Amino acid sequence: MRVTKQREIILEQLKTHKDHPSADIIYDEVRGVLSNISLGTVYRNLEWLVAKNLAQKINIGCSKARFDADISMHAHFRCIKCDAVEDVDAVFGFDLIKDKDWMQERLLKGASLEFYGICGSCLAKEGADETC
Amino acid sequence: MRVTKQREIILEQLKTHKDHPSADIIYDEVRGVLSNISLGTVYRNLEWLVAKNLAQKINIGCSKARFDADISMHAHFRCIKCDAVEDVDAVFGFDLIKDKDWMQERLLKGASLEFYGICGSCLAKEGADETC
DNA sequence: TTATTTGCAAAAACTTTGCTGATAA
DNA sequence: TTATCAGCAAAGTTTTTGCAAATAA
Repeated sequence: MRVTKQREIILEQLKTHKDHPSADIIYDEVRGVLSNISLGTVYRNLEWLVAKNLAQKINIGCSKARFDADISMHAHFRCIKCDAVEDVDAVFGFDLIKDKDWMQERLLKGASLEFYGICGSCLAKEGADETC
Repeated sequence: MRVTKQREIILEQLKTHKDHPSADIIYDEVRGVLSNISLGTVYRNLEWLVAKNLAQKINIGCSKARFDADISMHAHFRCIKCDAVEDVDAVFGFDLIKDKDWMQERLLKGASLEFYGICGSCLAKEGADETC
């Protein structure tokens, strides 16, 4: 488990976020510290962190993948207008599956629960287009 | 709500699927009937069907969007080895959210619940790489 | 020392879009 | 008749990858 400056700073930066940033956001921020880091390195390291279970990748509709340093299984909410992603206090797990025979035939590894709608600040300022 | 041959056949084709195909799969299949349909038309019409609530788009990790002519709110399972997507008999809804004040401040429109793991046929034939 | 990682740039993968001719209503 | 749609090809966006130099252990 080799530690490089890039890797350390990327994880550190991701941990400061509660808003589930995409790779390019992390790239922009990390460049403030390591001015010539490349976007490829950010992508490679985010995937590495996911593989090592130090971060999770969230595919929540829209174009870009989002990342989260909180690896617990938790639900998300995405605003279809501004694309913001926030955590949701919801309870879910494999027990939502009703067919136990079906479960027996597969190896379940995880689940993701995502709500979508319009966030408070977009409800306030009407007129913005839906981004996805 | 204008009906074109392309639109009709794309929806018809999507309805034959229980496996949540991507746009390029539908494209290949529809070309058997309309040999010079373009991929752009397939993308445009799939999005149109989603907008008209005749289909839904599923973003379930991995690279491509998947489509489903079953517009009911239902859970999915994705195999991390072969990328197959199937329906899951699970019960979920906005009632999983515990914080009612939080709900009050947003306009909830939908939810998606996705399980992932290894499907029966991939468990049988070990050795295949995980695709995502 | 050496296997792993980086930066860079090019390529890949997926999706969208501008334009002109075609078509449904 | 006319607003909408199709086909085509080009471009856009996001992510991955090959390679030579750099680096952690």
